[in-house]
Amino acid sequence: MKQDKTIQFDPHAIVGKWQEKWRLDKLYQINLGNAKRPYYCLMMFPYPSAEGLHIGNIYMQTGTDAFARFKRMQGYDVFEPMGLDAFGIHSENYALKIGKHPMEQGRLVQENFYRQMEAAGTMIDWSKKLETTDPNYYKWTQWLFVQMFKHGLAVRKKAKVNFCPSCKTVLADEQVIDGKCERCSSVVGKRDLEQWFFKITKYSQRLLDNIPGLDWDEKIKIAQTNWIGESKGAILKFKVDIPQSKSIELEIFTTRPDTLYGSTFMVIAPEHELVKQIFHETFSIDPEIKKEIRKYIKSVQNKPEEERLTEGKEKTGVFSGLFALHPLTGKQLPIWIADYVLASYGTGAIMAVPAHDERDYDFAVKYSLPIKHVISSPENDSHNSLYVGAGEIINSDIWNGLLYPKDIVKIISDIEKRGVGKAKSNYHLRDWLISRQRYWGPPIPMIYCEKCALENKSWFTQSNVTKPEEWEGAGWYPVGDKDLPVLLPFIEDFKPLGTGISPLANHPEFYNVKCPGCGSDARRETDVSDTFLDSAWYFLRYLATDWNEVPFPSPDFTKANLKFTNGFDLDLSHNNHKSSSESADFSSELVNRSRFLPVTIYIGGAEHAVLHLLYARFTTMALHDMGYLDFEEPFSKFYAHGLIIKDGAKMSKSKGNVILPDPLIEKFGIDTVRLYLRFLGPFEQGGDFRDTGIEGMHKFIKRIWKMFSNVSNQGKELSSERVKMMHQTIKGVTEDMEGLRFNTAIAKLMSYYNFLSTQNEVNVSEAKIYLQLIAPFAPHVAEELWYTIGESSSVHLSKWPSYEEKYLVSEEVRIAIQVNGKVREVLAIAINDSQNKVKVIELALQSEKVKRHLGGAIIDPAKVIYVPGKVLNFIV
RNA sequence: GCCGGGAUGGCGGAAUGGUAUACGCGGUAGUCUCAAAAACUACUGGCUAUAAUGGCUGUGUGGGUUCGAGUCCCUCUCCCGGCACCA
Repeated sequence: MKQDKTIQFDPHAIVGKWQEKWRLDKLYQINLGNAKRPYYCLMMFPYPSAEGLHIGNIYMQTGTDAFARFKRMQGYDVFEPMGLDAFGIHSENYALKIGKHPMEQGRLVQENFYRQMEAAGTMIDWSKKLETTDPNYYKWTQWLFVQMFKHGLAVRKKAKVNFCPSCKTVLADEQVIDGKCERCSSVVGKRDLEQWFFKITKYSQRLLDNIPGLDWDEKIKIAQTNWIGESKGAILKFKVDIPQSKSIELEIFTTRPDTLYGSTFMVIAPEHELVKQIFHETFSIDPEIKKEIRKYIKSVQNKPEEERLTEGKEKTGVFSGLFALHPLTGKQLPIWIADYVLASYGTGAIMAVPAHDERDYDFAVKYSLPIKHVISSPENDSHNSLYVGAGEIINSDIWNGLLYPKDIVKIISDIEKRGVGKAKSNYHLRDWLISRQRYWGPPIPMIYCEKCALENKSWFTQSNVTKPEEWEGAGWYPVGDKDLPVLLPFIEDFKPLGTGISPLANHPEFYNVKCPGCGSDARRETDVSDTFLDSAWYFLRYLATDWNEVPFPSPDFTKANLKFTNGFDLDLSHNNHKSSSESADFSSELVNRSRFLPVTIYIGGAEHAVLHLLYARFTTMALHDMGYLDFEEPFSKFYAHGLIIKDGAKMSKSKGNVILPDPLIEKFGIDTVRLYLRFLGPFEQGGDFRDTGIEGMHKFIKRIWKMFSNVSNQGKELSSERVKMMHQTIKGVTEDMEGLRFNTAIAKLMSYYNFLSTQNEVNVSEAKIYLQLIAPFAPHVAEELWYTIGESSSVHLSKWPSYEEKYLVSEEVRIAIQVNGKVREVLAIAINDSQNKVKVIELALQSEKVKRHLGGAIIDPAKVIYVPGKVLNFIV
């Protein structure tokens, strides 16, 4: 009997030992400018909260890390960075809650976060971490804003915006869930405010067009497609029937131009331009009607969002006193004003076709408006029914007999031919509202000059750059690149005011500046930008955290003159961080580092499908168009991981089922936690956390520990069964790792362990392979045992084992035997050679089992249908 | 309402159209022990049965395709997620 060399398994001792060694060896510090096979493995960075890291954070980080370690062992130069998304309402609200200043709070929390993240035993390169609250970071967030402004993508618009009464700030559409605030669940109201917007809608079609080419989770692609929400249809023009005045055209958008003949009235939104004209111009409208309109509009304006939601589909409206003329029949159609038509979508006006649209139908029934059928319905031909399905076009003059939806293209081209309208797509996507009337964010780097505004001057006139459409930016100047960052000052009264004005607006020392255009007294923008702007570009910054001259590496920065006259003023001759001899290489460094982009794989939560991921795509696309990036999609591959739940329910403080990582790591060690988190369910689906489950995994680690503390160093020849098992395991685990199927990879490793435990002693070659395969999950244990079996360098520097098919050819083959057209029997037999099919079949036929079941029937091997590795169909 | 994704033992979950339930948890029995824990070994879908390497049945419901279906197609039921007066 061999002597048991097992030392008591003490996870904490080996974790400390190896993490220290990795740190000293700078094992995971990657030289970005000198990578042979760049591989950018990025995980979403967290926003720090006071409780520290949630088990969900550890779940995501260690999952990403397992993949990164695997890729590293495959020979890639894997870059795995991490940082903190520390600005924003979430952090600020917490600071408010505990009565601390966000700046102070941030510093306290940050330390704890990094400590916890480092305890997870990842190969994160901590020398390149970043925080969005760092002025060296938000300097570039502000630079990005300036670029957006200069390229006409950042505009100021007066708009009805979502306003959260509790957070006291405006919210983007994406941050309103069921009419409630994403963060605090208060009912969101509407306010009319002038705000900064990014014109993401300008990119709607491109954001949509690129989706099929992305190697992303299908469900995320669908969610983005739906969010952008393209509706194909047509813009149609109706003349407003006003005899005594010049003709006014009413443009409407419809997805159903085929039902044009079925239109019996028009509806415009209460905010529609025409409504204002009713009062301003000398339309001969009955004063009584005007009074009614005024009353209606007032009631709509005062209607809180809550009421609108609870009212559901109950529609209200009022007759405008005006008529439109049907473009094809010339018939008079009454124009109604109703708030079920949204001003923000399409043209804010519709043609109502009550016979074939549910909303129009409800409205027509309520106000006794006529209903005219123009699509034949299969069952119900009753005159007043609603039919939205496919069918033949009727009562429509020359369109009769055409089919909906098949012939809609023909109809649109006919409409265009007659000059009545044209094909047009509309999008659900709205512009990105950037302004926040809060304190805890990067100040928007803009200056407003009243004097210039009156003279209609702006940065655009000063720089002689073409102004953006719709908005000329009168009075606005961006802060010069050399004056960035605009520092967020430390102020005591940082609490939101709730008046639609930022806390910074109480600080003249902050907002009083001179106009960059005319030099007179001007005012700084006092709003800060949305947190999502911070995270829309952070993946670029990880590659340049040591640079002050450029925000991120890009070959385009090496051009002495940037394509845009308004581009960033880059001085390539000088560099703060490097000695002069090195700075000559700065240009090539820019090129080399940029080879990590776009991000090779991005891993994060599916909940960011339409927020962060869309903003990051838009930002990248915009930077590409500005000439700063040579790619337009930020993430080549995106992998959405699942959520970890507890006892079948989402973890929440109110349910008291929150799992914190620290006690678990304390009790079992990080390797057990890492293994268990990978094992409890598929990474893409998440899973249910069980206390007994993690105990089981701990037992497993202890067994491995024991087994590999006692390996044989004698290079005894392995039996073919053992070689086969080894290669099968390598193959299976490699394939699983490639697809991020960690749970099944671990199951295979456990199964392989069970096999090895039936052998007398484990050979060193088996042990090596085993430790390499398990290293991505349990790096410290693998490292220690690797050392124990006599290997000197790190297991993570070794190459991921490869398998050879020749050891796997012996396999089980199932055969189905057909005798006289009937299936006689289905059998399983083991064969040794699948290369030669006749040999396989002969072997099969010689098998006692087959002979018995065939009952004397003669089978011609040539007639056997052979499917490699699968099934043999015998036909007699 | 619309768009996604699901439903497999007592539980978490495996299964390129080919022996359903891998792997883990839990359970039962045993070894060790004065005893317990730990560790190890065997068994563990259900019903039935033992002469056997037995029979029947079994992946939410009901059909279909196929020699063969958890897997593909259609019907329904339920659960989870997202969007929602978007013309």
